[in-house]
Amino acid sequence: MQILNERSRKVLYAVVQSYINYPDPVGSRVVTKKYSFGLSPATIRNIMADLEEMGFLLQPHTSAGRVPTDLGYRYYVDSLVAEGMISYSDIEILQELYRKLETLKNDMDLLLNEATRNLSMMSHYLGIAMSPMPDMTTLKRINLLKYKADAIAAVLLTDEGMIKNKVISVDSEISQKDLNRIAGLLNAEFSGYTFDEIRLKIVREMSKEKIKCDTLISRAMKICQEALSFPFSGLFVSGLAEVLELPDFADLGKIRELSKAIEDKHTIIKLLDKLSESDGVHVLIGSENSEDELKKLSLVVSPCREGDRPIGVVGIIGPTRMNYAKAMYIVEHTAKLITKMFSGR
Amino acid sequence: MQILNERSRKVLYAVVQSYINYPDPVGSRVVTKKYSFGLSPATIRNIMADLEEMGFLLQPHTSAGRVPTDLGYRYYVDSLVAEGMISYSDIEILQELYRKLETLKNDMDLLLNEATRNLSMMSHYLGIAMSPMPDMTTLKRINLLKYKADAIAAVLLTDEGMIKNKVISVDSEISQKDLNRIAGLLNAEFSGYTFDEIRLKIVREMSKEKIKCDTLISRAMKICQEALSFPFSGLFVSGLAEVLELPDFADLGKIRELSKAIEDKHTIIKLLDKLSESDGVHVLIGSENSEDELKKLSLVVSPCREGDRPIGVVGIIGPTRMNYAKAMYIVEHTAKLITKMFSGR
DNA sequence: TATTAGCACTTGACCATTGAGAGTGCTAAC
DNA sequence: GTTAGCACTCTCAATGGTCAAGTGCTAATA
Repeated sequence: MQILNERSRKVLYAVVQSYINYPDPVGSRVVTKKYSFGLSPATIRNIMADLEEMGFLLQPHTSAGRVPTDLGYRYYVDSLVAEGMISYSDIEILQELYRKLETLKNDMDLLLNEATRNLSMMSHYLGIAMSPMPDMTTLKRINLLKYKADAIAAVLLTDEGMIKNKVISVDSEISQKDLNRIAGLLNAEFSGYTFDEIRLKIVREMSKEKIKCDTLISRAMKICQEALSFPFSGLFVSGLAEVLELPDFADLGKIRELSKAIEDKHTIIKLLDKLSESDGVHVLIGSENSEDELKKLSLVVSPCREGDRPIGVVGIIGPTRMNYAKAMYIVEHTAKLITKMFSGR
Repeated sequence: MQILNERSRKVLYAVVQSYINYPDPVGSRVVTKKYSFGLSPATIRNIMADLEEMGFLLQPHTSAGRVPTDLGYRYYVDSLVAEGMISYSDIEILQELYRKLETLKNDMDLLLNEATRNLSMMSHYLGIAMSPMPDMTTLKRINLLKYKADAIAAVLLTDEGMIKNKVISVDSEISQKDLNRIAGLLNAEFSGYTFDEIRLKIVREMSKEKIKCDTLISRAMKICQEALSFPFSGLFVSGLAEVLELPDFADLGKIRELSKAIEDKHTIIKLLDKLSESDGVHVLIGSENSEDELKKLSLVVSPCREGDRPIGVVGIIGPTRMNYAKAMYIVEHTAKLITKMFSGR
């Protein structure tokens, strides 16, 4: 963090806070008026000119006030964290909102989906959540059920509290008894491994099996491989209508960018996946995001973990002009509540 | 359908088609130029004035051309149907796009979800799809799996090709053997009934059981009741980014309306549910929709059925200025392909 | 030396005016 | 019944002028 003297820092805060509250460039007058420094506008102007030179502020045009740059927000957010300034009194509301989630505690997907709704309602930004990716999802048990003559249903239960199912077509009918035997085999072999690990093991087994050619085992492998091939799109987003009310998304271009960002979920998934193994609340501001789609947005994100196993990621997407303190507070507590709910089941 | 003479009808078509291609009010000059009538603009003007009087056209302002009213679109669409004018040559593209869906044919939810993506890609409007509602979903089989000491997983297989699962918390541990017995009981009792019917039967059983107090049966009923209580949100929507490129959604207000319409899925679900028992392609134009959120949008929708059992609804949502012929074509064939895929499994 | 008052300057927002262009309805002629 | 001609209406884009906000700079001040 770059070193700023007390006075400069206070001015920077004032600008950021004022701009967060009201989306107009901040002039030297309002700084002196709303945030009582013992200084005249002229002095503030000098300080602001310095801050601009250092890259914390910028002027949209000569005769406008100043606006924080991404770097400015970053400084502000870092200070919030360093000084423990995040504190809100509406923890009760938050808990109230999550009380109803209790009934969903055993189904991670439903839980996360509902969480996004709460996140967006409370923050007025986009709520997002993601269940763990295949490399972080460990199989608890696989069950195979006869569905129709030429199809079986595979039901995968995971340690992270998810149920995934997949219908698999088969050429010849298999009895439920055989299915149970196959499932037993698979459980003995794969239970406790992540989906990705299992895929790898299957590939290895398969090449071995080609030689031995045991029909039951190779059949089991094929079925399991298919069972794991469902599209893994565990990303939940909600609150678009909410976000469109913000003045930050008053123009069409920004809305388009946003809707693209949330429609090809790929970018966000990649990003959240990276963070799922970390700890605590992360704040990614505008250009700090490497993906183009997100360069004009900010993310506040926190993983939910049980011990060292990630069980999901929750967060908020909003404009860079975001109420970071509030967003961080909401995300942090949402993550904590989900974690608690999940481990205290 | 109101009676128009040949000439008036042709003018109406010209206006609608021109406006669909290019979103500017259509003047008398363009009608004579692009659509070669043997008439002068003056004559066309007279005809257009008549059409306006009849409610098929309107002028945004005195010196602008004419724009179709919802009634105008309606007349146009009805004529398309009556005259079998819907024909496109890109059926191969459509089939190509759906070939990859073959692998999903056994999982209705995945299939419909993927279908919405195709629908929106092809039409450049919003693709929508809905799986059958609980009153139209018949239970094929229920399976109960032990998940954890205090939780079991219920897996419901339906005749419509859906798998639904629900984790159910229980106070005392139940062995898999008991679960199998319970599942057997439930299957014997409820297989072949719709979810709604089952709910009703349970309520009746429960009141009976209170007297007899057979623990196994009452336990089974409770479990089944919980199993059926998952949130039934079988609505899939995609293509928002696509739709925002249209000039029809150039202003913020319309975007807000649209995003509200698709975010509280309730309205659309209700509408589609009504149509799921009908047949063929339906076109709902703007104000024909009773729900406010949809009054400025048009829907082109078709149910997918196997015999007399609805297996889903697919469709397109777009502006009233929609290419109805193309939309109807796409929706019709998508519905047919899904139906075929499903029955020819 | 740090701060401040004063002032000239820049710029976007707002508003009224204007002219061009598109399209109309009406009337009279064909 | 159709059309040419014309006056009329309305939108849109461009223009220019004023206003208020906010700046940077300079000189005065504590």
